[in-house]
Amino acid sequence: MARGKVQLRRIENPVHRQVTFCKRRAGLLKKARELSVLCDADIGIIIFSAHGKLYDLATTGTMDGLIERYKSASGEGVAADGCGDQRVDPKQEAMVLKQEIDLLQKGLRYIYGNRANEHMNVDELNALERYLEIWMFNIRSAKMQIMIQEIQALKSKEGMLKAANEILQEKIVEQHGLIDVGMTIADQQNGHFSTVPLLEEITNPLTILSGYSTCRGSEMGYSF
Amino acid sequence: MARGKVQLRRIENPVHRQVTFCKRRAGLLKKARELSVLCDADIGIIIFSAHGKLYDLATTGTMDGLIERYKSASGEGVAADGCGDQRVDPKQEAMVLKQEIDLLQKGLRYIYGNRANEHMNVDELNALERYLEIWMFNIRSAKMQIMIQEIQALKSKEGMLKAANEILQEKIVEQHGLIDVGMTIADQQNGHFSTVPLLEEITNPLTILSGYSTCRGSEMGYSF
DNA sequence: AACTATTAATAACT
DNA sequence: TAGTTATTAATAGTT
Repeated sequence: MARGKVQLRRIENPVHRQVTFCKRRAGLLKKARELSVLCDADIGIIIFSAHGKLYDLATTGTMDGLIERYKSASGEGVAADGCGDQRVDPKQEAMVLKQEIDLLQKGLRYIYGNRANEHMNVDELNALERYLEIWMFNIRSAKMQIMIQEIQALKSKEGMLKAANEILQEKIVEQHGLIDVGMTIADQQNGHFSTVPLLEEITNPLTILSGYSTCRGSEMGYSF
Repeated sequence: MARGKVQLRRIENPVHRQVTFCKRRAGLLKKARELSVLCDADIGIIIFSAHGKLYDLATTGTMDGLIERYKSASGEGVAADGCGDQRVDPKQEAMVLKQEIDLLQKGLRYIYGNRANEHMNVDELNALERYLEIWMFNIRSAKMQIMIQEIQALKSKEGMLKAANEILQEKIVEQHGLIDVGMTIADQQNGHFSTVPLLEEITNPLTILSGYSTCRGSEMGYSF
């Protein structure tokens, strides 16, 4: 493609060969990424240099995920023997599942890719994504901490007041004998709010979602 | 490379996309073969079309052979760093991932009423995005509501206890004159927790972010 | 599928 | 090792 037609045979000069390897390898990976984006394809490339060094690319998820997908895809066409195959390697299954998640998210990722893609390369986009993840995580954690603090402060205050209550009551009983207004009020409250779940039960489960959302939260008012 | 610069984004026109996929796929494989011959490299390529059809190339031996080689080569790199690696039970990981997929798929089914989500165009994806926003919004709101309820229940309880406290104190003063243990305890608490922000102040501001997070919330513990 | 006008890749050179 | 340039190769839009 330049200054002389290239012969399709091994380049004998080691220096030339090395330089060409670097350049064409970069070109190949670039082409693969382009094909992936342009045509919505998932591509994995494995390259071993003449000296055995590994270079790879996976445009979706991980190379392992693509390999699993490859095995199941190429296996189906050939394997008619797999009828009795009940064992499922959990590690392998995890790969497949990861791949599925990648696919589910791909559609969403695409939306965000449109704008940013034009001015940012893959590494930059990945870095940005990381930053946004961490940013969001920190802010949500901070918010959560504040609320947990408030709840615990209130619980603590409640405990103190109850203690104070008991002390006062003891004083009264000690001095007179039969008045217990405080306990009556407190018990009414306990019964009324027993339907509120424990905090521990709601802190974690929703994590799984932590997927995507736009930056247009402002349109919705708030989206805690 | 021809009649107009190409934009690095998914080709919307399905016909164009398909044609480009065929052409560029052929080009990519050709480039790979050339690199392999010119520079004595071993290359494996796996391509999944948007519809899931597999295309592959192995310039040396079989793809399985290259995959094995890849696993041992990439495995070595990991093994060195895997010393401090905390064991992750793949079976457990698979369960977590499965849960994540279930939730994602459940949401999709919930939104699209069991309709196949095979080929979604931009409009559909946008709609899905909106729904996901609302979906997350609802879940987070629900979570928020539960916490708000608990906080308000505790505040209410606090009010009740304070009232009870006062009543008890009045009783004591009424009956004896100078004992005020209850107020002392309550005031200590008020001073101590005055740094906790009001709930109203933290409900809204963080909304704007509602940005990204990975599905690997499990790695981060939780991501409220 | 075949044809070009163009762009993209890159071999040789610096 | 990285940048420049003359050429070839790839391919987008068209027929």
